[in-house]
Amino acid sequence: MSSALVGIAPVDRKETLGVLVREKLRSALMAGRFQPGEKLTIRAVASALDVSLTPAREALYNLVAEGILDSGPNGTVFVPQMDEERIVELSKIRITLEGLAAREAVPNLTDADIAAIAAIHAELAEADHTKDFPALMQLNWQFHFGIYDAANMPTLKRIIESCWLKMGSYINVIYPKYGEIGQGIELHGRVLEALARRDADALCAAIRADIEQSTSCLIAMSRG
Amino acid sequence: MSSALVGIAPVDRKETLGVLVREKLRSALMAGRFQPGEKLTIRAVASALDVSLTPAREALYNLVAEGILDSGPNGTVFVPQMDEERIVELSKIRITLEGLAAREAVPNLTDADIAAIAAIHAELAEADHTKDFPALMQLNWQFHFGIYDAANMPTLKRIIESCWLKMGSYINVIYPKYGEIGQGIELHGRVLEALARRDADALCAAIRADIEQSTSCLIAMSRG
DNA sequence: CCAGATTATCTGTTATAACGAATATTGTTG
DNA sequence: CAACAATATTCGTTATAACAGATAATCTGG
Repeated sequence: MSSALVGIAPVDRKETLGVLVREKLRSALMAGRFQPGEKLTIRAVASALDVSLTPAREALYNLVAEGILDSGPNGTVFVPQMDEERIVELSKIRITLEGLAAREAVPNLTDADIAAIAAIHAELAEADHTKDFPALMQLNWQFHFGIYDAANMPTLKRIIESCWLKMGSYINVIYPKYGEIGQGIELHGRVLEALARRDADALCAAIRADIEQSTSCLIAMSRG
Repeated sequence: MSSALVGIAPVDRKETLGVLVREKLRSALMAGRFQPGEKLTIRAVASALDVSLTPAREALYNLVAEGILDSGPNGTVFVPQMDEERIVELSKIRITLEGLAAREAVPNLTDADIAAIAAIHAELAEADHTKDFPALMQLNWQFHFGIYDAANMPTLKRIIESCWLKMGSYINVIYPKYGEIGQGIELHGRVLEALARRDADALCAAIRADIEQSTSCLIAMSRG
């Protein structure tokens, strides 16, 4: 084999229909296009995405296995209802897990990494001004996972992503109002500060504050 | 409806073939009946359990979605190889998550709960003497999850179970030798002690020590 | 006897059909 | 008009067949 061809391997990666559907559902979930409690039938998903029952079923049940969708009595699948207990529990899990990721990331973060994260923060502030909520959510994702990526812990990252999706299905329903409070940006400032000082404890505290704030906002909304 | 019939609802809970197969694979994994790296074909699973491809595929891919099995290039599914990085990462995740569960459990644990856990510990010591490794593993599971259950955090519990399964596929390959070291029992003693004093910090420390010990044992085995 | 090409087999993917259970609809009756 | 029964429809489950790509086996030519 020519050495020039080394490392360009992934030529043939046509995704399976099942994962395609799953990813579609994932982003639809993150975009808040489903209402909490909404029932998702296999046939509806299949015909909406113009595939047969098989990949639709696979996608739906994979999300159930991940805990992102809930499964009801007779094999019915629906997007989880948002109740306070669940929100609080997920918040605690996220604080623990994202704290770990941040802590492990600190020694690995290069100056370039931090600069990139700061750049995302700048974009984020811009999107905050223009009230571009879809961009805001995506940039927020990039901001946080830009840090967690540096931990080099793929399994941990997957679990955290899963937690985000579990909250994400209704965090979006609420985001406009959450955005108007506008404290998220300030907390991100604290994150950047801790990052610059490579202060793991401060970083954890800042991330915890960020999670707790969005959680309390979510709880307030769930009450009425 | 007669009031005498209230609460006896779950009459009809015939599981689906898919979850049946998945559970079969789960316990086979926990029992260490598969070798790390072994390839699991859909048709092999299907014919072994005498079902069609559909439920076999569903079970396999649900386990992949949970991160318990790995998926290769062409949709192939295999049991994850044990490498040191993965072991260390899972160990860190477990320490964090099980620490959280233990901490949350402490205020909820009744005296009866603690007595039950102590009873399991007694059985565990018995199984340790008689070198009954299958029983030992099951009792170890009951011991730990007897604590975590009290946290009343279903999502957290599921994630921890998932982590156990991810390690479990090869922790069992090693258990006999691990059992001969016989320190696990002493560490469980520390857990019980902390439990009796309702000392959350000590409990976390004891659980951490337990995890770290089995991890270091696992690492030692993976090297030679 | 070995290398390369061809064939056969294996494996994952996907659509479809058939079955049964659950739900919704309609029709009927008091 | 209301309540019950019968029917129709929807839905999840599962097996099967057909297809394509990958792998293994066989065969042929040197």
